[in-house]
Amino acid sequence: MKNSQLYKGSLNTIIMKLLEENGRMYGYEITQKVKLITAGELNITEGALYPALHKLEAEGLLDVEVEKVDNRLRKYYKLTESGQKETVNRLAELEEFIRNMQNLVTPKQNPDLQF
Amino acid sequence: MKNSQLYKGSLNTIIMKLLEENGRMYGYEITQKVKLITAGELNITEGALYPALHKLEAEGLLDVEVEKVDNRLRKYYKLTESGQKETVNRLAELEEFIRNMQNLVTPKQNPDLQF
DNA sequence: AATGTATACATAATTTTCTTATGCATATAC
DNA sequence: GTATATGCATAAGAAAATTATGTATACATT
Repeated sequence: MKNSQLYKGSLNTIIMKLLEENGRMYGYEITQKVKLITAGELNITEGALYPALHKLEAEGLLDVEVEKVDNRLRKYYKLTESGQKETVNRLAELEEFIRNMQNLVTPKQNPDLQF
Repeated sequence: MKNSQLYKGSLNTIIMKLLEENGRMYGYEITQKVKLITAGELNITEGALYPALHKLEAEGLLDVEVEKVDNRLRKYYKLTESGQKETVNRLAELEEFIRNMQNLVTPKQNPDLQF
């Protein structure tokens, strides 16, 4: 993961969301998809991605299938059942997080809150 | 900082934004304000906050004024001129970050992007 | 009198997460 | 033959946080 350090801590959530959406993906594919979605803003580094994938797998949230395509190895990851449940929680947390950060940047003009 | 690990990396930006908005604040006040704004969701821990304030000060982004109020010590922090400039950049980064994360959670139905 | 909660600062040890650097290997374009 | 793209991996180090303490004042409760 690179750039503004704000992305720290969001890699796992990003991976899980993409897998939920796309069924299965391999590491390199994830980096390219993220680059595309963020218009080149976020480049996931391999040093961050692969350890993260291995950890999610070790936690039982992801399953792997190895395939050889064009004489090159690919490791396809997909969410386990447990991973799908956890993804729901992570996405809820992410939305809460985004809401909170927006409230910090653009303080509500809510008369109920005195600040 | 606590909770969903998504907040990792956002503490400096939060501090600077609050100081930009409120002129000057002391550490404990920052923790309470954040708790209020996020409806108790985000609790900044002292072990994260104080080192962060000291570092921002060391980088010349914050100035300190020590005051004794009600026989208790307070260290008021405010943005330096350099800190104000930097805050503009950090907030731009934060908004970009939020946009990107939203695009990940809620993929755009933009026909220009093929994914 | 003792205990708990709130206010207010601080640091040290450890953990988590990421960056940076490196390594291996295949395929294609220049 | 050199560079770029594809595809995986790990190791050393840095950065940022958590967790656990420590000090001190003030006020409320038991």
